Amino acid sequence: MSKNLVIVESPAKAKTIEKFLGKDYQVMSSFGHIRDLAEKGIGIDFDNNYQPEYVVSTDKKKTVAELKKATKDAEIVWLASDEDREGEAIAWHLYEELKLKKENTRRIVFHEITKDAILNAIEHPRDIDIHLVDAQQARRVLDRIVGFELSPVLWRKVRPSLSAGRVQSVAVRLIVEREREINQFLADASYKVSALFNSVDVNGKAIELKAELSQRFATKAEAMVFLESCKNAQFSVDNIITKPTKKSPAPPFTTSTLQQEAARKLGFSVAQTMQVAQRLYESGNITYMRTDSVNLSGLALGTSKAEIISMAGEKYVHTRQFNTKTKGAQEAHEAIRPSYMNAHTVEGSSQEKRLYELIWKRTIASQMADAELEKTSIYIRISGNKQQFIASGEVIVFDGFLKVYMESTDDETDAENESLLPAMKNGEKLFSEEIVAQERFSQKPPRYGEASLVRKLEELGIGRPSTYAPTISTIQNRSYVEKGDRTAEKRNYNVLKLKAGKITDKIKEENTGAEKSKLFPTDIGMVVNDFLTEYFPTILNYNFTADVEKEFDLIADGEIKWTIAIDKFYKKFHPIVEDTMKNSERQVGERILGTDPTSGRQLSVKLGKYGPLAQIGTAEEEEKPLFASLRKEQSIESISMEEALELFKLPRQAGEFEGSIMTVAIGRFGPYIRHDGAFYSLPKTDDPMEVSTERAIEIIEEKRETEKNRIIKTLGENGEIQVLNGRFGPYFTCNKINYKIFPKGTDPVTLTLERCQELIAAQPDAGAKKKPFGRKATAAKTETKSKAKAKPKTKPKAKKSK
DNA sequence: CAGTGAGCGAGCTTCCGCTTGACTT
Repeated sequence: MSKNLVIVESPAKAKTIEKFLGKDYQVMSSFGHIRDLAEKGIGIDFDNNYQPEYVVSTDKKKTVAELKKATKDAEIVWLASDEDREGEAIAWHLYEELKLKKENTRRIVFHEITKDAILNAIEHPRDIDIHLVDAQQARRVLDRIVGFELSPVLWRKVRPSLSAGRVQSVAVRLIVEREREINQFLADASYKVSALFNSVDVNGKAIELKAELSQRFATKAEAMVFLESCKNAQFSVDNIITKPTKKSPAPPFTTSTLQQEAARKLGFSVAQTMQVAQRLYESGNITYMRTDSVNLSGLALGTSKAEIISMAGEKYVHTRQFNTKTKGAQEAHEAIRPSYMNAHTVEGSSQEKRLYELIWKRTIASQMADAELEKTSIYIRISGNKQQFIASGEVIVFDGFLKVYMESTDDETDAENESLLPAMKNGEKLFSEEIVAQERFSQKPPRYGEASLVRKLEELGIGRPSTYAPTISTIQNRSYVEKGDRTAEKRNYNVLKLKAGKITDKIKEENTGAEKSKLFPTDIGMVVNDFLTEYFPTILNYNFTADVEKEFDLIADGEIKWTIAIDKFYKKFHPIVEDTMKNSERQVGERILGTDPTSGRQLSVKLGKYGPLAQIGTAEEEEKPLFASLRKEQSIESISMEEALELFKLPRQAGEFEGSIMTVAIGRFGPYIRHDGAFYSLPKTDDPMEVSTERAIEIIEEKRETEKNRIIKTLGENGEIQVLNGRFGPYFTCNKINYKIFPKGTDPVTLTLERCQELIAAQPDAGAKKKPFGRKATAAKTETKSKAKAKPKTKPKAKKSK
């Protein structure tokens, strides 16, 4: 119908652009890539110079058909995908797959979605940049080769269904190495000295002043000597220095910085941030949320300025354009910013509101004036001592951008911000109220959280805005890494206090090392990592991506052919894969802890078929070895001999009941009692090592009592419908499928057979939980796949719908 | 839903980057 067909990647973008272009233009979306390497097999023809085998993805068949139809009616087709490597490839795949003709196809690009930018793009079309496309093909083929050749090595040498890849394997490596740094970390103690003084200010008014000694002491003895020397010392103001300083606002958000700030300020996971941002984008409230650029459009700069003037006044304005520092950034989009700077908030869920306000503040602040501060330091002389106490304070002279926004940091330690200091004069005498030398410890390196891992990956140039969240999900779904908490440990520290001429020496207790929602490597993660780093150090190298990116740049510049670059890589890589398959051992991560004192046999830990285990004896001995599973919190790497021996104390017998023995053990779902073929969970308050015969009987009888109350009634000729009490309230079951009872508040006793049949008819999808879809969008597929082992013949993918 | 640590073994699993969709306890 329309004379012109414009194809962009995102449907939301298509909608906006259509408004700018008017009736002669129809704008459609490709929904990202339309085709990819064949999923079956490796999809690369090695005998034919690495010829890729491209297939239209099953979920894109419909899109492609619709696009094809639309091109038939169009006089000119405008390929308007993003101006980066992937975008260029999308344009080329469209050109190929839609069988477009050169004479009526135009390639256009724009970096911001404004009318001017788009009209300008239409006036300056170009051809598809085939070198840039080739760089993308090289990237794609390399990733496929690495992923599809390494993963099978893991299946053979470690465990089936595992995976490895250029991005995910390095992400896991970062976490494994950080964990080891933490395990090997030895805290360094030193003594920090602080004092509280009495004095008078310039007006003679009594004041108190807190100050800290310029130097820390390495030992208690040195701290003691210092305090002794203070007993009879005189204190006086030696010097007062006032220095103006400045703070500048942070640049507007990219995907990675948005994920970090949303994690710190709002407690969002990276997946959650992306979901909420997607909704804001679709409702037209913010610009595109997958970007590596800190650029703002001229329009955004102008409207920000107007907004700041009306809000705070002209002197708060400082229009800035930031430069992207990120390695390998492609900058196809703007920074993440509000679509309309005058909208301080939006309609929507509370999550959407909070994330939007964060984006609004960050964007506005980036266009505001620097904050001006005044930093004052009062240096205090100690008679007979060359050390000095320093009292420092900071005053905001002009708030500037701080009026709306301050970026957070990962370590909360600098939270103690000093404020205004009293005005004093040089030479003024001070009297010490108390001087305290407190033992302080150096901090362990922090574990990565999801967002800080993303920041590290970005710093290394690994991964892209569209893959940060999925990568974090993948390494958790493969069980290489787990998100978890660590409770604080108690630690003693020494406090020496000089007060009223006397020194006291006390031990105090503090909590340390508490962590929430951090990433911990699992045993399998460590074994896989160690194996890969040993046999494939090149791929696991933190610079691998940066190195191949240089190659891709050469391809994009037309300096080398992509197939030659891939050939160079493959000729080196493939033989190592073959060699490793043939010559490496099965990887179990075995660690020998020592000798079991009771049997004298070897005590070791390793990865078994069902997870990490401890073992007494070896397979070679005549007597069979004893086995015990490690607890959830324990790891092969860090378990001690004592802890391992403790594991063999279960299962234990807790006496007899009704002629059968009761056995106490710990299973996958926690501690339980087994009796006469049935299982009874142990409440959290009971220690499995301590449970007595009487207590065990009590637990069994309690469970039987609730079982009895479980069945409310049975209906139907053969009792095929059972109304039951469940964890979430009453429900009923029919042919092993559970059904809800509604309306809410229905008394389950009143249910009739007819009513149940009505309810069954009203819930046709009640059995749908067996389908391979979970709660999380991208995580779900892989998550259910691993569980699919339990159920034979579950086909998660609907292939070949043709 | 909970014992295992291996046997003869079918056939399966997997990558990274673009984009959105419509699954419930």
